Amino acid sequence: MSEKMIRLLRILNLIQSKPGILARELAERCETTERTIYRDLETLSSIAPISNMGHGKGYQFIGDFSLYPLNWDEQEALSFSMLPSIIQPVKHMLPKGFDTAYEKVMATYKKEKKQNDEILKKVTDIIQMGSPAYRQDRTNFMLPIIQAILSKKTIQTIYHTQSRNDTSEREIDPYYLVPREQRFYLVGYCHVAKDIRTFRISHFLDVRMTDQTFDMKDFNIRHYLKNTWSIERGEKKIHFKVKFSPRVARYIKEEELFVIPKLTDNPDGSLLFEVTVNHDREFLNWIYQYGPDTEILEPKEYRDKMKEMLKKWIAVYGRGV
DNA sequence: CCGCGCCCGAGAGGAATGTA
DNA sequence: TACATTCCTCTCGGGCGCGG
Repeated sequence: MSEKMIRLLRILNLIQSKPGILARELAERCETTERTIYRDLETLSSIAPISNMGHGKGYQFIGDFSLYPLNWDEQEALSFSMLPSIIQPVKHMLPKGFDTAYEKVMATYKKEKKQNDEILKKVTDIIQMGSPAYRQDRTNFMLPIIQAILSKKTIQTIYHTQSRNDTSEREIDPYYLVPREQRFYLVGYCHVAKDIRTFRISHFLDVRMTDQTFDMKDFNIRHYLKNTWSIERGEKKIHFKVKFSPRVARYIKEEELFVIPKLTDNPDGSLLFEVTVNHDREFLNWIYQYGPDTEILEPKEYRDKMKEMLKKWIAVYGRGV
């Protein structure tokens, strides 16, 4: 059984590394007969698109299938890499070809991984981010962050916390990249805070991937960002009722929002906009840009705040230059 | 030369059965 | 119940022949 498994793996590997390989050569490399190879190819044909190229041109995969047998996720790669140490005690019982077959599979895996890394590097080069005005260097930490997210590895970082003007080292399990307002944010588990936190990518001063693998457990990004207007999260549940004038109603409907509002058209063409958010600031900033074309109906508390703010605003312009 | 289907026999290993 | 024997099944190897 295991001998056959090894041979099948080896055939896949051989066809992958040498498309157009002949049955005779497959038989030699697997130390078996052509007849057995034909039988194995029959078995493989049910799970892999192998085709022969006609008289004398051997076997190869159809299309881009070549990646299929090794397209491992991190867990699979890890378990396979652990295989030699597990089977060490019974090693003498294994057939002769095992070591070379294993090495070839591992070599192919590493080659694929390298190719993936190169593609990833190109992708992160494509994502052009802005950088803070005060910083001259444009070090882009997208690559190590995306790599770490994909391979589920903890990152060792130096992060600048704007609100406390504090720079600290912290280990983070990176979960998701969240684009907001022309910026990227990283949502992940912070080992210092021992909780889920949101980090602004441009505030990282250093990011290094470690060898430590993490588990996301039952974290749900949709649930995490529920009722969050943009990125700033709060514990409150504020239900806003806002009216937009007929002039801007059309634009409001086209806004790409992260929180789904309830929209009601009024007979006069104005729009009633209802939404529940867990933090007020970002939502209010969004409202402000529409000036007199918007009116906060509820909660009354925010209606009053708005009134106070406008008084101050008028006061600024009322005293002359 | 090469691919491949068909057939048969050898050998291994497991299941079923027999025996003390 | 424990062990021995027989039977069955599966896999592999090899020969043969057809067809490209």
